[in-house]
Order: sequence, then structure tokens, then C-alpha cells
Amino acid sequence: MIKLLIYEDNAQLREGLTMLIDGSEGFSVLAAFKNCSNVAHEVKTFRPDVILMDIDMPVVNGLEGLKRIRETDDEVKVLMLTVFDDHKNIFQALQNGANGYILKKTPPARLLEYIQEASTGGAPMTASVAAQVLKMFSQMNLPADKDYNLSDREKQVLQLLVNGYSYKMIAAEMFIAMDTVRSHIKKIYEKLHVNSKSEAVAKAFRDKLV
Amino acid sequence: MIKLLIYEDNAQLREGLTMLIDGSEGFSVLAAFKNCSNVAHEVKTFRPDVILMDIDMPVVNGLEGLKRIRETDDEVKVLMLTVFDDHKNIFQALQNGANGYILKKTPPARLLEYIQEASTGGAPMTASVAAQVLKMFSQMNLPADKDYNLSDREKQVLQLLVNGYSYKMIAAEMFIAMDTVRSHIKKIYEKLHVNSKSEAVAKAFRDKLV
DNA sequence: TGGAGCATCACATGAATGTGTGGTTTTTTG
DNA sequence: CAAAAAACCACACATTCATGTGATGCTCCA
Repeated sequence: MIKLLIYEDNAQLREGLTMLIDGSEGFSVLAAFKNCSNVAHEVKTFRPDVILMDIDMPVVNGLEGLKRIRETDDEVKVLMLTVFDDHKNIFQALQNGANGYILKKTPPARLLEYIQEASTGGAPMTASVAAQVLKMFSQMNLPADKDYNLSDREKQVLQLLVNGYSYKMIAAEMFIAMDTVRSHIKKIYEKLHVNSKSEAVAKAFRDKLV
Repeated sequence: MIKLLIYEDNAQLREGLTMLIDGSEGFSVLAAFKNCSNVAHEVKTFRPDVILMDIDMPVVNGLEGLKRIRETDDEVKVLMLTVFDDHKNIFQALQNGANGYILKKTPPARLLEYIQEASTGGAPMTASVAAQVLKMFSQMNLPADKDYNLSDREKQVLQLLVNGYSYKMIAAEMFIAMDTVRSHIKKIYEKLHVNSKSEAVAKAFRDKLV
């Protein structure tokens, strides 16, 4: 028996969901609320397995509600159930530990499957949402593994530079003369097409050389 | 009619998959290969809708194959089909633009659904994989929004510093004297607990201040 | 075997940078 | 309003840094 809490501001939909789910074999809706203003306490009281969470609610919205839940509870499965499927909301929700993200247009039978899936540790997502998630992944922090042909020694020097070492400290660290450090750095500047420490450091970060 | 290519080194499984899929209504397997050594050319020749891609293959594995495909083709849907469901492989695959990631233990009927889903722009994932993806999201490298109480002006200076500007250039850019730039930078160093340009730049990147 | 690349070191110079100390004016805020 | 914070400016000094020139020894490889 999967125990649920529902957060949804629209009274009609809230009733509808409760009816549907509570009337289905193996599901039990413990309670349904119209916003998250008291979510932390409610979760603690009812100890549900899964929470259906709308995003667009007055007073305290679903994303904030999710945060409040996750402050004390990493176990309960939170399923975002919303009309929005824009980047920003999806990202925020997943970032904050949502276990799934499905759209309200989901047909009832499918919804029950999704709840089931969430309760068993899955991550149900509407296809369009899943596609966006993958897209975010492929676009995100692109390694952009550029190759500047830095020699091993040059890489070491750059690494230390990035760590805030002075030439003198680098020399000490690498057991070489400061002048040698200088010539390495000169080489590095040439290869990265920069001409100052800070530019080199910035480039190292941007191109994920470090 | 969904046209497929299959890459799978195990001959038995390759045959099995081909049989299953090609024998199903609405699916057509154009060809099946035992590694990716010629994947770019094959994709260009057969122009499939969906590619089933094993990861663990000799010579050229599936991840490398995926990369090669994506170098020239962003349209074809690539479905990773593998026994591995570890972080590293999943991450790499999604990073490189896979459209789905499903395990070989997936029952045949489900597999056909997944292929269907991929072809229509979805992102089919085995539940365990989806769960890991979400976990990566919530654990991933966040703004980590530290607050160093930088004033607006200080933030501007830091930003320009990160872009490789010299004090002189910053002064010109901000219509202030170089000495003022200096005092701002001094303040910044204090607030970030650093004492050089490169450290400040590094910290700005690390803490996502820029 | 001889050039190409890498790593090492040296000396020199001017510009950039960090640090210290002093100040005025404007904006924010209790 | 008065105090605090922010923004602004100036002068001085030592250090760091970028840049140039030149040199030695090593390894790789064609």
C-alpha cells in the first residue's frame, strides 16, 4: 500500500486526484493540501511514501515546498506534477532532489504507474521532460577539451599558477630555478594566446585544463 | 516505419535483437555491426532513425562510437543498450548526446516501447538509470552561492579582472582612476581572503562568482 | 647525425602589482 | 540625523611579472 500526500491549489483537481488515487487498489491518499505553508510538519506527521507536488501554488509554491521537505527528509519520494515543463522549473526541481517530474496532462492510468515507479526508487518523467534533462546534460559544462599542446612540465606549472603560487613558490615546489619557471610560463602564454597570469588562470578554468 | 542500426559485439545477442525488432510491426533493422570502427560512414549510408548501441565492444566501443556519430549527426537517436549502469558510463553517454540509456535485461516488449519513445523525441531510460541521472543532478556542481559581501562596484572590478583586464584597462572601462581600481581590488582581496590577482581569479571561478 | 622539441638556467629592464598610509564625497542605514 | 559603508582619489615603495636575449644538455626520430 503506497501512502500519498497531495499538494495542489486547484480544488477540483485536488479532489479529482484524491478520488482517482485513493480509489485505486494499492494506493492510499493520507491527505491533500492547497499549499505548502506547513509542509515540513505535515510530512513529519503523516509519513507518506510519495508526495505529489504541484509547482504553481499560492503562498508557498512547490519548489519551495520541496526544499523544505528535503531539509529534513531525504527518503520520501517527491513527484512534481505540474503544467510547466520549462527548463528553469525542471532544473530547479531536480536540483532540489525531486524524484520525478510529470505533467498534468498525464493520463490517469499512466499516473498510477508513475507513482508506483517513484515509490520503488525509479525516476518517472514525462517524455518531454526526460528529453530536456538529457539535453541539459549534453549542454552542461562542456569539457570542450581543447588541446594546447602543453608539455607535462607546462601543465604542472599552470596547475600551480592556478593554485595561486608565485613564481618563487613554483620554483621551490618543482625544484627548479625561478628563471626556468619564467620560461615555462612564457611558453604557456604563447600556447594559450594570453599574456598575463590572470588570463592564463581564467583560460585554464574556462577550458577545463585544471 | 522506424529504421534501426544495431551495434553489438555478441553475435548471439546481435542476431536475437535483429530478429526481435525486425520481426515486429513498424520496425526495420537496416543492418547490425559488431563494432563501431566504421560507424560514421555506416550512419551516413543507412540514415537510420534510431541506433541501438552497446557500450562494451572491442576495437571501438560504444561511447567512442557515439562521439563519432555526434560529430556529424545531431538528429539520429542513439539508444545506449548495455549491461553497465555505473555512474561513469551513464554520465559519459549522456554528456555525449545519447538519447536514452537502457539495460540489456529490459524485456523485449518494453524494448520496443523504448525504441518507439526514442524515435519520437523522448528519452527512454531504465528506472535505475533515471534515478542515477536525477541523483547526479542534485549532487552536481551547484552555484554553491557563497557570499563574500562584495559590493556592486567590487563585483564589476572582479569581473573585469577575470576577463584579463589590467588595472589601467579597468580604470578606463569604469571611468575611474587607477588608484581607485587598486583600492577596490585591495578590498576584494580582503573579502576573498586572497592576495593576488590569480588567486582572486581562481576563487571567482571556483565559487562561481562569475 | 643533426635538427626539433623540451627542460633547464642566467641577466636585464620596464611595467604591473601588492601594500601602506592618507584623504574627500556620496550613499545607506540604524 | 549621525554613524557606517561604499566609492572615490593620491603618493610612495618593494616586489612580482612580462619580455627579450642567449646558452647548455637531453631525448626523440627521420
